[in-house]
Amino acid sequence: MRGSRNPMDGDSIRSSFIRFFEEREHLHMPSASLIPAGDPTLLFTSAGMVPFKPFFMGEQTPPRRRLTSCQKSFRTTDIDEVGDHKHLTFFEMLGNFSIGDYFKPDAVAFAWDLCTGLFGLEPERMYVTVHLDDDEAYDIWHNDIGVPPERIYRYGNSDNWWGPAGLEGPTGPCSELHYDGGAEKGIGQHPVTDEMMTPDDLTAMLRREADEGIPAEPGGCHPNCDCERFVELWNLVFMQFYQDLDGVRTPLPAPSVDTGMGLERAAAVLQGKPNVYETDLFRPIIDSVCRLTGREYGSDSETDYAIRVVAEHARAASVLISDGVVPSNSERGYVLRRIIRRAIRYGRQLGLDRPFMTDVAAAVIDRFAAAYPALSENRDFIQRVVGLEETQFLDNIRHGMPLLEDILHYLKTPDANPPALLETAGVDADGLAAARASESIPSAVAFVLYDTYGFPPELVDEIGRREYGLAVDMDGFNVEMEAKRERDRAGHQVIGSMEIVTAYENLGAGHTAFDGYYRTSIESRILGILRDGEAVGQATRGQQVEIVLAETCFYAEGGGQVGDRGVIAGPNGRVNVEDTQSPVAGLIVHRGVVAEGDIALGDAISAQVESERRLDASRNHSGTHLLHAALRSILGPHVRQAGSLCDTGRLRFDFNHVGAMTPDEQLSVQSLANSKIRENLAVTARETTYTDAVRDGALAFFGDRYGDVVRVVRMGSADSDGHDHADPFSFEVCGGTHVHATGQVGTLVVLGESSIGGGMRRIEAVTGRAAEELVVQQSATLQAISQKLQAPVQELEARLDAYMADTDALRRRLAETERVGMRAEAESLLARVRDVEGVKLVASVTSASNVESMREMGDYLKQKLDSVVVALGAVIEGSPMIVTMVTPDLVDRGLHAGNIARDAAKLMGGGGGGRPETAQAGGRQPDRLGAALDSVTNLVRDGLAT
RNA sequence: GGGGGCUUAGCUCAGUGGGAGAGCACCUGCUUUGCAAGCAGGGGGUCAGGGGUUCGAAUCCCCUAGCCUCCA
Repeated sequence: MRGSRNPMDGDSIRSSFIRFFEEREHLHMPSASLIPAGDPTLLFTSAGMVPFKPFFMGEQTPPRRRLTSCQKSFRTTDIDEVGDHKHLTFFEMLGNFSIGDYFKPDAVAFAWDLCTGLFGLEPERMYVTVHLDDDEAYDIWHNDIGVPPERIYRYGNSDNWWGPAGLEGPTGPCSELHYDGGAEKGIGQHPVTDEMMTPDDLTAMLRREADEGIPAEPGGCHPNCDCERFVELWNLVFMQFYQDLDGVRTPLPAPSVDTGMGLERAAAVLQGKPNVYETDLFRPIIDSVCRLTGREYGSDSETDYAIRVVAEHARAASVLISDGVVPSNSERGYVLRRIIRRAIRYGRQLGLDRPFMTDVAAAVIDRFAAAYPALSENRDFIQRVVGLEETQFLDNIRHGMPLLEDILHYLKTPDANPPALLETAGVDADGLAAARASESIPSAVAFVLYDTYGFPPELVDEIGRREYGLAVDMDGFNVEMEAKRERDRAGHQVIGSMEIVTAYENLGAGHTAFDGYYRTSIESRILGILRDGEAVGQATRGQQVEIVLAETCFYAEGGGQVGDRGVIAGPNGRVNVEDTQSPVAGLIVHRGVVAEGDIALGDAISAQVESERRLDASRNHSGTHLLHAALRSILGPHVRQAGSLCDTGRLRFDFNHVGAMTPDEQLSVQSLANSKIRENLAVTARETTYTDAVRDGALAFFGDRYGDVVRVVRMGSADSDGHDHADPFSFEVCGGTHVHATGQVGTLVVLGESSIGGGMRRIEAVTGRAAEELVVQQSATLQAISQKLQAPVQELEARLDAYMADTDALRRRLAETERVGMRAEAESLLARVRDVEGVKLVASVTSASNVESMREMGDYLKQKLDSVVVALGAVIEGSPMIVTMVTPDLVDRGLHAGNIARDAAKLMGGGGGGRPETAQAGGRQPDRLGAALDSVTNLVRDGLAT
């Protein structure tokens, strides 16, 4: 092998692959973000063809029919497998694509030339697979390329058929290239023999499986075998059919090719390494983990496994963060959180009990900065996010630790108090006994710790074993976990309302042309009228209608911007439009009431948007773009729009961010936005293709589905002739209406910033008229306060402080006076001590204004009299209240303050209770307070008797 | 989107239907000039918000919000 003398490093494999295809007229497309743009159904970009899906689906025109790329990819399916030699979450996928251009012969030839020529792999080590029925591909490999039959294998649908992705779409057979690492790698890993099966034998076996359902059980080795001999290097997908919803396949007029080669695997093969972790793509990261832990890679399998987990997850996490993912409790952010935490867990296993992920992330950034500049651009942010997540996880563990310690302690020493968590986990006495008998920690406990506190079961096990000799029942844990999955799945339900959509479709109006970006009035014709969801020919005064026009200048609610209001005037009547919506893509519906006369299908009308209101919304919409750009500039490029509202009054902007914004950051954002407003930047819009827009650097809001043609809005990049310059302040894909220059926004005032869930923040602001109104209102409030406090605005704060200090002093003095009064009253009560069978009793109505005072009087009496029963009453805010006290010596003689209070209160229509020494009671009949207190004498007598 | 948990002093958190607490931090004084100093005193609370049950709710019930966590 030529590569073995001077093996290619990962970077040159990447670049030479791209160059190879560029030389063959392919256009090099830069890697798209790991966050798929415009495809809300997909969590991550998981393969090279994902960004090109609209091209393959025929929804968009590709910039060229031959494309090549090295695509960052992320797959969540085998996170828990990562750590072995094979699985990765993040990987780079090299690929060449033909969109209706060349097909099998060229694709095969390219792949062969690249492997055996550019990569210098020995042809004898290359094995080829094709689909059972794909004789075309077989013949090309055999006749044109010259691969001998003994190295061409056929496989069925599970191995060599692709697609469709989803319910319908392009689909077709695949052909794969496998690299033979040598027979010795597979020794002892086969059911019967380590010898290769012949292609004919395997084909016959797979045919029987496909036709007769007899499971294929290969006894020997073959390219798709589970042993470690073969590496699947390259997958060529031949999209030659279109499969519809019923599963019927029709040949595509222009078949396409999609191929994918994992960069990491290619590097392992070309560098002669046993697995991807030994390649130069991983080695620097592995080395950094070793430096941190003081361990050596290759010393023992358990250590190696942990090192690989840390390295892989740190790499994946860094790239995810550089693409704008931030840890959170759901979706992408949750996947990121999981891999960071999994890495920390394995780091712990390597003896790292202090934060270390930022250091590993640094190694990742250093290694990949050249290929992915976004990594070094976001270096600080990546490290900060990883560091924060690490501290948060350590916090969780710190919180869970005492809970776990209590349980472990209780399992070992049964006479301790049972921890509450046991009950939460639903562990009964039997379960407890079983756990103690088997020296194990009940799986329900581990589950609750994990489910509620994020405390990993592996850690419970580790601590349990080390400190108490107790292990976690992992099987039981997995059962609990599976049960939870079932429960959560049951909670899922999707409701769709198709009837509404069809009502609009039945209108037959199809598509409404929108011409409202630069005008607010238009002449058009009524194409459809809906009343209560039914198409009608006309409508009369007072009726609620929905109107479809041939062409409109009314903006339909979308992109966070509210729909327009206005008037549609026809020859015989007028409609007040209250809202404009787009219930079906491309169709604009005006909702409102016929205000005068009547309207009918076909009427020629003039439509007029309420322009002041439209302008308010436009100001807010432009305001969100300014905010978005300012936020990215101040907080970092990870800021990504998650939703927005551009109403007429205020605007709202939701975005990803770690933690709350500081007041300083809020001010900086506001100040930057306002300086751009004062610069009066030109706001220009033009139409382009989605791909071009994104390639030029326009921000696109994930979650929106963009069509073939999109509109991009720039602020601050066009000169007076309308030519675009580099580096606009703001550049977004957006269909909303905007002001013509930022100065029209007026002023932007940030109202506040708040959380809307993990990793998501919301900022609210006002612009233009609303901002002015806010200032007017606030200064009016200030003036009013200033009048009331009799002080100029500048001195308000000092004046208020003085008032508060005064109030404070007065309150204290009042309390003190009251206390003195109460003391005096208490003293007078000393003269009214009665004797009930040798027990001193004070029972009296007082003038106390709160229960507190009565307690203080009681305390005083207890202190003075040593041994006494006190029952004090007062009417507080209309309700009779009683406080009772019994000194400890009398409690010993059977008296109970709580019982006395309760029984006495019955006489005034209430109840009460408390502790033996102190209690209180209340009632509903103030006039019975005296009687209640009188009854205490008898209650004491009864209490002493029993 | 669904499940579980939490929200009490500036911070970390106890709190069992009947007097809102501890440690740290803060302030004052004393003591001492050294490693988390010590002693004494003090200030600081919408017990997340709202509703309900009750004579009485931080505590029980319901709703809302925020945060943590697991799952999708």
